[in-house]
Amino acid sequence: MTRAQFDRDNVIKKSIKLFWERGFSASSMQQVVKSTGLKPGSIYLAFGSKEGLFREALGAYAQRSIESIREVLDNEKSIGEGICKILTRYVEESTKKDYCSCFLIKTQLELAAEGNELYQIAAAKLNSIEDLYRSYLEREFDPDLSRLRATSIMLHIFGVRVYGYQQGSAKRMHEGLRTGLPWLPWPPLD
Amino acid sequence: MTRAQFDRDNVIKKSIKLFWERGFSASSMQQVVKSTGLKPGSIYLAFGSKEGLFREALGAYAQRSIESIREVLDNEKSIGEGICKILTRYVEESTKKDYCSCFLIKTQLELAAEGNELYQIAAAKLNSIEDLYRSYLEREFDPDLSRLRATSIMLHIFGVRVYGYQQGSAKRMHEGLRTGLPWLPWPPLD
DNA sequence: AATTATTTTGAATGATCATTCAAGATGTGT
DNA sequence: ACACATCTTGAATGATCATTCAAAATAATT
Repeated sequence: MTRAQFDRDNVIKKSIKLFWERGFSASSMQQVVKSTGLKPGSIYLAFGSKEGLFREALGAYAQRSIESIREVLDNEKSIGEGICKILTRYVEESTKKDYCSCFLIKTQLELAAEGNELYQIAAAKLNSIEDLYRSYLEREFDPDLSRLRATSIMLHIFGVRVYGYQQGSAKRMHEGLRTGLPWLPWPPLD
Repeated sequence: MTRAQFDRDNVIKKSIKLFWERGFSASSMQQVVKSTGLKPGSIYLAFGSKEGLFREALGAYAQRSIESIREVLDNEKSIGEGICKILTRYVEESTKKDYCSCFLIKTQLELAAEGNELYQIAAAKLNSIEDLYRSYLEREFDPDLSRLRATSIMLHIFGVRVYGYQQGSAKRMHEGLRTGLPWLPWPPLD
């Protein structure tokens, strides 16, 4: 180690924001240079390519997401209540002005056709999130039911991540989630 | 009218395929030229821009989708059975080798951040599809329940369109749909 | 047949793309 | 203080991008 390198965490944070918002193809390295403050040479020395930087950003996002799920599920009174909290949070996120769905989902949809490695990563991470829900559910339900319900949860999460773009959709989503996941301990809607 | 123009329908069909698979940003006009057989000048005279061509392709796709939904719902014995058939078809589509979700959803996710007009179109069309389901449901259920169930259906459609990328997901989706939409007259799973 | 209107052609344009690399700067080891 | 390893710089590179337009071709009209 020679000189204090650039703040890698911050660069990844900025890259997540850019790539998440605009996607892989529509984000230019020029924009990366601008938003991270790094010069092209530094980026390429550190990450190898645009794809390399994207991969690291995507990985960091996935880790952050998984940790955030664990954090909620570990601290709520029951798994069901934790899941309600997470889903409710996702609905609320969608009401924000700069809402942009889920980075993993967007990457999967954008890059699936090219059989891109980044698509494989996104798909694998989403799969591991389903596994996470399943393993938590197994603390309260039998394995078969847990697997089934984990799938149903994922269908609803994906649904919310897309439906969230519809204007004024929050209220309908809250109701729709209660309709499709009636076995969860939902707090009453006011 | 002077000379018989190029086959517009066929050009749109080819453009739908390209844009649907690869998205707006990752599709180049060079690829459009190659896949449609048209030269740049003809494309620009007829559609004005890449965005113009994309808009027409997206519109044609949306119309086709809506017609296909109507066709099923009009011919099945009940609305519920029609919806089951449509959802089952979406699951089966996802098992095809060149599966690429839904053109409207992909467009919405790709172009939302830029506030692009194409995003507005995609969002509006998806909204009109929900309205279509709601209006059909109102033939069999009261308005409030119809609205609620239309939302729940859309959540599941969006879910299926994303979840479909997961390997071996068809079976789980069939089960997950029955879990989340238990009020539909599902045929038994074998 | 001649004229006019429209469509097609495809090379050319300038912008922007991801990436490179020689030169300079900064830190560590001696 | 000197040498060495590493990092940063940013202009340059060649490829590819969307788009244009003058010229040629084709059809309708006179």
